[in-house]
Amino acid sequence: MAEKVTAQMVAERAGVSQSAVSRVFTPGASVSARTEKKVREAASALGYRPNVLARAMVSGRSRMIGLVVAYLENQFYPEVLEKLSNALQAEGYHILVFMASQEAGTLDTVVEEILDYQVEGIVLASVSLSSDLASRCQAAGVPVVLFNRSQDIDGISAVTSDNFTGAFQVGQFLLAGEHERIAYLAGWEGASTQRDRQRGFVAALDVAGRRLHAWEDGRFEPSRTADAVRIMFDRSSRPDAVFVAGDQMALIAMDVLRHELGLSVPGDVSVVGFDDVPAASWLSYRLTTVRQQADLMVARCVSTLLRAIETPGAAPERHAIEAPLILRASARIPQGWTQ
Amino acid sequence: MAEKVTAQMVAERAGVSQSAVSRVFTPGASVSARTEKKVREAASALGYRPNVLARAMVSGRSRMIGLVVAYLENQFYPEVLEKLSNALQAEGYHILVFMASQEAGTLDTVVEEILDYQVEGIVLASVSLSSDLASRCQAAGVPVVLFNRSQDIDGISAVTSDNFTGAFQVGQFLLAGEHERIAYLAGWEGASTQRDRQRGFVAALDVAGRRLHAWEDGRFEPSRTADAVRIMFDRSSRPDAVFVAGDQMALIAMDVLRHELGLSVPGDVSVVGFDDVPAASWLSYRLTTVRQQADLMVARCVSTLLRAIETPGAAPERHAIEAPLILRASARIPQGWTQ
DNA sequence: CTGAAAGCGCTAACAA
DNA sequence: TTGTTAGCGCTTTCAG
Repeated sequence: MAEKVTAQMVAERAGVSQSAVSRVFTPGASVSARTEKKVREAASALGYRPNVLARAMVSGRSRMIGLVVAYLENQFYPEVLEKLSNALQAEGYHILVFMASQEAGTLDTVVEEILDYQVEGIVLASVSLSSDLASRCQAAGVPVVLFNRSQDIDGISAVTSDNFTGAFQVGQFLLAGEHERIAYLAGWEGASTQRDRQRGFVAALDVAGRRLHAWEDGRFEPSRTADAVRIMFDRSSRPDAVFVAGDQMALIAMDVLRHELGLSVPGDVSVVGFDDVPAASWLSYRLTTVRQQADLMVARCVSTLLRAIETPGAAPERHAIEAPLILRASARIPQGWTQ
Repeated sequence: MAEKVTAQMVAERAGVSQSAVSRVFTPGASVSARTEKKVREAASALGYRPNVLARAMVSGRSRMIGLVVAYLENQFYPEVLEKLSNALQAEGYHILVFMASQEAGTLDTVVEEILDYQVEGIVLASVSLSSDLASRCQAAGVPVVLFNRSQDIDGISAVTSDNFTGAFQVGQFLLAGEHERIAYLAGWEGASTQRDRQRGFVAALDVAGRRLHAWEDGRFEPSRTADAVRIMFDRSSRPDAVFVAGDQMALIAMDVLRHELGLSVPGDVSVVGFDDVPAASWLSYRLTTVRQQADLMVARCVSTLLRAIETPGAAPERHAIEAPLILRASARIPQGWTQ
């Protein structure tokens, strides 16, 4: 195993000082063309590359962003991770991943660990934050942005879809489709996304003087979801439409409805989801759903984060990205329904 | 934004030297109970936590593992990432993620970047390595382990499923099911996994004096896969069984077969996949497939990696994890077929 | 524009 | 068991 190549070694070979080497590899520094040339030659001859960690120590810039994720089973998150990583890589940052179990206590530990690595920022995907923890991050001067979750905590930015409006549209859509018994299959109640979707959906029914015909909680968990569907449809007047708070649950619901309960979707029941995960467009499902625009969300997340890093005093930003209804074949489409 | 709490500050408050503080936070160091108590009190009063980066600089242990992934769309990888991250977290390591595009050039850049962060090891999931790059890692003293890919490069460890045997079983299974026209839908030809699966499958047919009735290449890409299926079945004597090199492709194949070509699975065609992604067990598919045992693969990957980190001179390890055939409903099950 | 010098926060000998 | 002393590899004043 060869020796580690240091700036010092490059300096000696190039016949300059070690700081000259540093300057060559520091974007806005002043170096003469001659020095630069000598240094670059020596550097590539030796295979030198700056040590990010050493640089971080003195400059305080680790070029790392901590990402906390909980549910990678939900296809939406891998997609986000991929896009986020790419966007950040383009800006010279890299992602340090931390998996959080759903238990509350874990998150605190995890965030502490993240801080130990001197990350420049933290993205919390699908998890919420205690205000206590939030202030520890602030104390450490590390900006936090919540992704797909929002919270009214001082100084915490958040990027979500416009869950309320997205769900509101679904309500209108189902109403326009002349459904008689409209149900809602909820996600985990602790999630702000779930709450906003429920509120938006109920609000739309409300406007029409209508109420939920049935409500069950699937908690975003597969087996819990299947049970919820069974319960919801095991009654004399079963729903003729269900809005499901997430695609992962909606796909399971369709499967149970069709293959276990022998119902036709959308013949007997219309199903609408939320997220638009890749599987939603598979031919077996063709799920009508509300799309979370991952690209836009990620872009906003990155810009928010970078701004916070660059401008320490910056006010927190809250963004709600438009979430359009995507018409496919799992729900009856009202006559003349546009967009 | 509060000042950063250093070991020095803790030392002053506790009335001890800074190295005493360091020792308290270093597992096997010798400290008196009295000193430890004083330090811990001061530390928690101040909210002190050791700086991983500073520690890494002097000890050479960054507690970071670089992970390179290419296809997060394949559900198998998010699963692996989650398990890998959890296993590594349990050992005090964390994952620095790097996304690699499929282009060859990118990978080199990416691995260089990883090295800049002084990671202690690298896991390459579903990408191969140029021998040139491999030696750069060796030179840097950073062990590499390939995950779900294998290569005969000096000093590079690899963990895969036993793709050959897994695929071989599929061949036997389809043969026992008395299929007449057996086809193979390949993945990207550059992948060692794909090659081993094909070899294993063909070998099983060979033993019975049989040959592939049709062969197409889906490259592990959705649209390419759908086309491949159309081509494969648009002929007078269409296959009555297909082994597909990956579940992601197999699910698409089932959809095209059923919903576009109007064929019954397994009535008209038996379909068998490889991976056993979560969606394979969904009621709409019930895909018979070969399971990649992610838990075992990850555990092996971690132990291999840690051993290489601990024992710099260690010989590379190659592991092929058993991959059992999981019987579900997408392929005709031979009379009396066991296991 | 360039070099010398002073650390960033910590661990690891080395004495005491 | 403890404190003292060197640095790890780099950026960043500060003179020149």
